[in-house]
Amino acid sequence: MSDLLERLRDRGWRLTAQRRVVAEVLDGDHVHYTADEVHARAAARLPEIARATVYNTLSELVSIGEVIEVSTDGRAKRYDPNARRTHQHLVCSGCGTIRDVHPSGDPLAGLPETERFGFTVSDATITYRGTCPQCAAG
Amino acid sequence: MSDLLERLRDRGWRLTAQRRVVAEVLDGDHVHYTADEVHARAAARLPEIARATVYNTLSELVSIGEVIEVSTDGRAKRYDPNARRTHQHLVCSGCGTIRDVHPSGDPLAGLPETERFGFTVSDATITYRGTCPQCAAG
DNA sequence: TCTTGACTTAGACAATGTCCAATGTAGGAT
DNA sequence: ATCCTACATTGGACATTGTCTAAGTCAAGA
Repeated sequence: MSDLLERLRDRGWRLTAQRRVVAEVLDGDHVHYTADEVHARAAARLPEIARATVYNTLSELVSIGEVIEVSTDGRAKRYDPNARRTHQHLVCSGCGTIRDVHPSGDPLAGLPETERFGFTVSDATITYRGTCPQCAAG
Repeated sequence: MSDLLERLRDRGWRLTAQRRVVAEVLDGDHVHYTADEVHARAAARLPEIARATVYNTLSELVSIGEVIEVSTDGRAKRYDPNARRTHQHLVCSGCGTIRDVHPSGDPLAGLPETERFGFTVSDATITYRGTCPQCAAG
């Protein structure tokens, strides 16, 4: 059993076949699937799995912090299982490819006190955009 | 006539009543309306304006760089007319309020060469999240 | 093995956005 | 001032993404 499934069980989750396949689809560090893509891949192993179950499971994984929701394009949200090390995203404007990146320094440091308007700022999400080598070549 | 309408005319835009009211709704620095909110406000002045026209006009304003599309919550996109000075956004996790903020330094500087994977990186969008004074007090 | 509350399902519904054919009109041409 | 016509608008169908619910199913503890 993967670490993820084990952590889920530790949290008191019932380990159903549906949750297993969703977790298996997300297992790996470099996927950024939409809910529909997760559903398609899950359905390849468990054909009767419902869309709602995939949405439910993804939401639960997000709420317990095992998966991060990423919306880089204002379209479908993507689900990033690499939640254990904080990171940001680099997106190709051409093909939409998403890479995890690790900027140096604390992103919050760039926001001066005078620009905080009394907010308690706890987090910064950065999306870098550019052109990937393949799109630059093509 | 506002500067914005003048710039649009310079670009060869036909200045229809619909485009005028959309531009007027967006005129001002601190609005971050959704397309539906823009439509509602435009319809207050020009009741027969169609949703599609608002979407069209907003898309055109975005494509010529007069307005920036912001999606901070994975739900409806918001339209930010303050496109002339680059800025980032600070969002309250409680009430969703959005403020324009101006971080110090070049956001791209935080991404080391080794984290660029051969991309030509041209832009960084930062969303700071926190709690606004009102939500902290309540 | 039984029971039970949590999970899953199918499909209706909601929110947001896009597309198209028919109609209207801004602004240049006359 | 009027006419033309290419461009803009309209209304509504459709698409995409996500949420909700009632009824059935099942994992796991007793």
